[in-house]
Amino acid sequence: MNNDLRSDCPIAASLDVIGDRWTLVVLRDLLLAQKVAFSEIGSQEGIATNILMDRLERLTEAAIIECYAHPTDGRRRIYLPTQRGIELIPVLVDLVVWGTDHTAAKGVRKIAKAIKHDRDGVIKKLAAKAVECRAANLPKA
Amino acid sequence: MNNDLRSDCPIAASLDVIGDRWTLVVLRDLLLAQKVAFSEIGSQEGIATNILMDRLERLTEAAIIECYAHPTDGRRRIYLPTQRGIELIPVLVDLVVWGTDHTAAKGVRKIAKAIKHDRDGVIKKLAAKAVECRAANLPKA
DNA sequence: TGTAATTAGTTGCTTATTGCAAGTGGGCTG
DNA sequence: CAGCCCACTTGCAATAAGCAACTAATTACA
Repeated sequence: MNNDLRSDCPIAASLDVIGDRWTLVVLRDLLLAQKVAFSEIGSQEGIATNILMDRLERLTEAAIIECYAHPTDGRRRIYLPTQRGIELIPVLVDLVVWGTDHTAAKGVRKIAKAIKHDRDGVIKKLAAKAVECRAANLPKA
Repeated sequence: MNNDLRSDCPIAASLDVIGDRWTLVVLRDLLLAQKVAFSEIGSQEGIATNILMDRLERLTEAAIIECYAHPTDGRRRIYLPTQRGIELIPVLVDLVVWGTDHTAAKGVRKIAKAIKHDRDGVIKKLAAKAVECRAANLPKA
C-alpha cells in the first residue's frame, strides 16, 4: 500500500482510489448487478473502453477486484470483486438513496425505499449475493 | 434540475455531482468539521484556490451548500450545507470506515470504531451538529 | 491617517485526464 | 478458412487539474 497520501484522512484516501465519475459505476455493475464481463460493465452509460480498462487496472492494483480467465471461452476475462470491494457496498447503497432523493435519476425507486426501510438487511443480502457470485465464477483451484 | 443524465441510475447521477477527488473533501470540512470559511476548507490537503472556488460554485448550483456574507467582517464569506448536503453525511461516514480499513489513512480510527458500533447514532449526532452550526451561522432574517 | 496584513477570488500557464473513434489480435463458429 | 467476437490498444482533440503569481476589497494597527 502506498504511503504518499494527501492527508491522514480516510475520506481523502478513499477518494484517491474511488473518487471519480466512473469507478463506482464500474463497481456498481460488479457488486450489485453481478456483471463479470468487460463488455457488460458500464455499458448502460456507454463508458469508453480505454477508461474502463484503466479503471479495472486501478481497481485490480488496489485489490478491490480480481481478474481471471474465462474457464471455457479463451477470449473472455472475468472480473470479480474481492472482500475489500464487497465492503464498498454500503457506499453504493447510500448513493442510491441520496441520488434517488436529490437527482433526476429515479431508476430504482423501489430499491431506495427498501434501503431506507432496512438498510442493514439490504446490504447483508447484497453482500451475500456478491460472495455467491464470486464463488460461482472463481476458477476451481 | 437538469435532465441530461448518463442513465437513470441514481449512483451515476450522484457521481455527476459529487464524483471527483475534491468535492467530498470540501463537504467533509463543511459537514463534519464545521468549517465555514474559504481559507479553511480543504486546507489540510492543500486544495488549489481555483479548484476550491469551482467546487463551491458547483455545490451551490446543486443546492448542496449556500453562500452568505459574514455578519461583521466584510472580507469573509460563509459557506453552509443545506439539508440536501446534510443528507450526504451517511456517504462520508461510510468512507471513513472503508478508508480506515482499506487505506493507509488512519487519522480517525476512533471515529471509525464508533461508527461501526453505532452508525445511526453517529450520523444522527453529526447531522444535528451540522444543523446547529448552520443555524448559528445563518444571517438573521 | 496611512501602511501592512487578511481574505476571497482571478488569471495564465503547464501537465494530466477524459472521451471519441478507429484499429489490432487472439479465439471462437459455421 | 472466413468472418465475427471480445478484450484490449492507439492517436488525437477537448477538458480538467494543479501551480503560482496577481487583484481587489476590507480590516487591523502604528
